[in-house]
Amino acid sequence: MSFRLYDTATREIRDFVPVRAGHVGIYHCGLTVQGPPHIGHIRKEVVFDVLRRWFEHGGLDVTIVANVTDIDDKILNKSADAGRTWWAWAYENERALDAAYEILGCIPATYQPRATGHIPEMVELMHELVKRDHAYQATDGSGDVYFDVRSWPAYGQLSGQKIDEMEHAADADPRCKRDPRDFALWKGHKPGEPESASWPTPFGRGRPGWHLECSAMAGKYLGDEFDIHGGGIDLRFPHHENELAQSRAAGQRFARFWMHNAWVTLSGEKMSKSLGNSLLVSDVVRRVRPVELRYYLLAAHYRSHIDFSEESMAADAAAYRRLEGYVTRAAEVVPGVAPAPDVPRAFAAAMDDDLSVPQALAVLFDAVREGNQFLASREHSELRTNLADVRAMLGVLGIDPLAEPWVGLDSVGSAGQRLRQVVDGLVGTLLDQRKEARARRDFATADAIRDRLNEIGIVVEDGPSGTRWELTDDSHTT
RNA sequence: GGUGGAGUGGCCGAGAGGCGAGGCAACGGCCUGCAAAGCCGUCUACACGGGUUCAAAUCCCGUCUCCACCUCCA
Repeated sequence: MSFRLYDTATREIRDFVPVRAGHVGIYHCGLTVQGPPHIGHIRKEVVFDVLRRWFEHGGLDVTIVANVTDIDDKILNKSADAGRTWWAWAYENERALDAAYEILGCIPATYQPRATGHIPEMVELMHELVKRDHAYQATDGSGDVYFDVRSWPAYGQLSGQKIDEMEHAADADPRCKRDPRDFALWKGHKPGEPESASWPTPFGRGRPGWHLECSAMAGKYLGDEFDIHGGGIDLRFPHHENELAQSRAAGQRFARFWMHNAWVTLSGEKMSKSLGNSLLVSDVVRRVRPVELRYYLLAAHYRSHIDFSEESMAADAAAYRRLEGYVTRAAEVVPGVAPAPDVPRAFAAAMDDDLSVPQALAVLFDAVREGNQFLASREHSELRTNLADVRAMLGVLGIDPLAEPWVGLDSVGSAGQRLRQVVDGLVGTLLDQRKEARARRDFATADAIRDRLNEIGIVVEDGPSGTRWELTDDSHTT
């Protein structure tokens, strides 16, 4: 079965056939770096990271371009409110975004271009659109350049809307637009705005409108036609609609598939500034481990919204610990088992079906139950095969506890490793004493040792292969 | 006004005409000196009202509730 993907533009699941055999070009809208990312922003990264891993697992060569929009109205306003320069503000938030990608185990994009670095490409695109009579310069001397939606009959094709049925924007300043729905390709420099936030062009000094940068950068790096264009569902209109219109109107074929992930909501409602601040990635990863947050964000289908709650996140964290517990214990019994080169057929079928991660997880959990049975019955040969399969599946989802970046997180660096060895020695000494106590059936002493270790954050388990210990998870439970 | 999405067991969350997803929690059992972990089992649900069908959570008609987008948004 080949990969099938839901296309927002056609509202159907279609067979995915790459433009160039063996290669996949993906563009997804990174972020307007107006503030630090919350878990809604980062869900998109996790979704596209899983998509990328699945393509790569299938042997495809993936190019991912994820832009950073580092100049826009909000950046200018927010930085001004904070008494900072817009560029320092944008860059600080860009680094916060990168930190969030990294902490959640997302493989970096192939390239992450900035809007401000692609002004000449945007000017070129504007020239093309003006030449083809799909864009015009404002006649009021403002320096604005608008896209003429009436000149493009297909306008509205992505979001399924007709121009005449759209509500007129209540706050839209018609300025010199021919139609109120015309959108700005370029915004002329206004008095009071920082001079540094404007660039010289044949149309006058100014800065990019919101949509132009993505068309310019997608075209530059992925070519005239590429495979998948993605982002959050809210971008469907106006951002992606406008991108599609301006790129096609300029003569490009543009994206074949449009892939949009659903929201993370809070009490059923979209996260807004007032609600979202408590859910910054940097805060949430103090309440659950980053890998658990990643699991929570990927466990639901990407087109279903996740209604955030501490309870559901804690439940998913517990589910992940079940997976992790099996892999950890199995790897202690049969060390050195690498992930299998292929995933079980049922898992692959689920992933191929529009990235049906929930169904893939069901396959994974079934395998883990089976693995636990092998562990109990000490069927080591079967256990090895099972562990290899489970690790392969976890790897596709980016949550294999034995793979980077999750492996050995509690003993990072040589000092950390040494410390781990020392602790292991100390705990081992106590466990030896406990073993002796148990041998002479002095359970009071044995239990006292176990209780003491528990108090300092170490859980002791007696299993068929002897006694093992690990750190408890209480540092982040709510 | 236009466009799109949702309502599933205590909770989360798949599925989309028949063969009971999965997870979390709870309860019972097994294992264990006791635990922990694990295994086995139990709890059998699809907003409401009609209809089609041998068979409907799934299809059709109607109703209710909720959410999102309509040029600021992942």
